[in-house]
Amino acid sequence: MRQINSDIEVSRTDMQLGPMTSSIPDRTDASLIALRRIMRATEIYARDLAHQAHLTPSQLRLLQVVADETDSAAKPTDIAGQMGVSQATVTALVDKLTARGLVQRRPSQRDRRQTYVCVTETGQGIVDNIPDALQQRYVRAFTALEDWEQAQLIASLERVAAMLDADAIDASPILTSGDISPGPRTK
Amino acid sequence: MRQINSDIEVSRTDMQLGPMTSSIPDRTDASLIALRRIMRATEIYARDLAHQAHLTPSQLRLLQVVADETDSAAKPTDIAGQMGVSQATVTALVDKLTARGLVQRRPSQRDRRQTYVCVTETGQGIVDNIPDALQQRYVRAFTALEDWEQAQLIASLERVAAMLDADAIDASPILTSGDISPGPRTK
DNA sequence: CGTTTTGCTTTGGCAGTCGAAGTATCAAAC
DNA sequence: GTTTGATACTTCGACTGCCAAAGCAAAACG
Repeated sequence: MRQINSDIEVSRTDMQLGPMTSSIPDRTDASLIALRRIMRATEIYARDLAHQAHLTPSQLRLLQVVADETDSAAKPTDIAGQMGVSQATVTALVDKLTARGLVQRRPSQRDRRQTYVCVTETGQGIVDNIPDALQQRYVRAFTALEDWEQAQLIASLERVAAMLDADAIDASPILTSGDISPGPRTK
Repeated sequence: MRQINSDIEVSRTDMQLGPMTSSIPDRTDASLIALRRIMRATEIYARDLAHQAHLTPSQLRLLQVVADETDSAAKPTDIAGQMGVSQATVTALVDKLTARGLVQRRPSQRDRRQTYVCVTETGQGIVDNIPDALQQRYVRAFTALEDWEQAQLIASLERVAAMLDADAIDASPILTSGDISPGPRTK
């Protein structure tokens, strides 16, 4: 056994966030653990998948985001919003995908400041053939569920999603009041 | 700017389902959409959170993974496994965290090839003060649910998690409750 | 012993990411 | 019509993330 001399105790006292939480019940814990497993499994799987398409995860994601739009075209700003990254990042990604002929820039007529990123046929071909990261493993299991289970699952997932989204819009969670200083910065 | 539109990829319909779109029922689709929303919201939020601590997402994650171990210490190999990255990457991350005094390398006595990565007091302080990415926003909503809803939610989530990590992915990373009590840990 | 295996670090290289500065365009006020 | 200020995007520079492969010890095996 490893007995590193670490007397640091992870004292698991209660969480005190806000007025309402005195302790996190096991149930919350359980659901969070499940959520994490979901995200972790998916994340790792997504990496593999992108790799199989000879793309990076971000590139594939951008491709999917754009392909998902009604005309397989989207403005960089929107893409950035959807992906949760900056415009600069989108530019870089689009550059790379363009170099591979998977997407294409097309200037807007209405507003010439704008550019549309469009998926090319080649790009669309990839998107069509790469199963969605979640899908491959998920669909199989999901379809095997009883009818009522499926319905319940959806309801629950949407509920969770709503919980998270709602806060995301508000986005000024507790911690914003101050930074947490990590000690000496060695940049 | 952190605008998370509620219309998140709801417009999606047929794409990315590959050649056999028709075989996938709407329900599967609906649940996948919800799952994506969950992951997206969480991912983005986690970035912000790490940023507030002047850390990168990966660095924070490593810190949390290690702090979560029984002795707040872990071997690089295990960390890599938990995080789904290579050993080399772990080395790099540990280097950076070490430079900031948040973790510490400590050679093992029994096997001198091994090194333990230990969270320092400073590091522990950060972990304690960073509410878990999910937790903060999630707990609030979750605790407000009816009893039966909570139970159902857990069942569903665990079911999904089970669907996804068919691989023996270790499941209980981070999540031991956040603990906003700051008190300096005395060794 | 020597050989292989194991655990970690180093190296080299590419991709992702952002902030800040730059460019072009539109839009509204003058 | 010109000025002024926003908007949409790109460029630039600097960092981090990540990995494969090579390197280095120490341990385990024979």
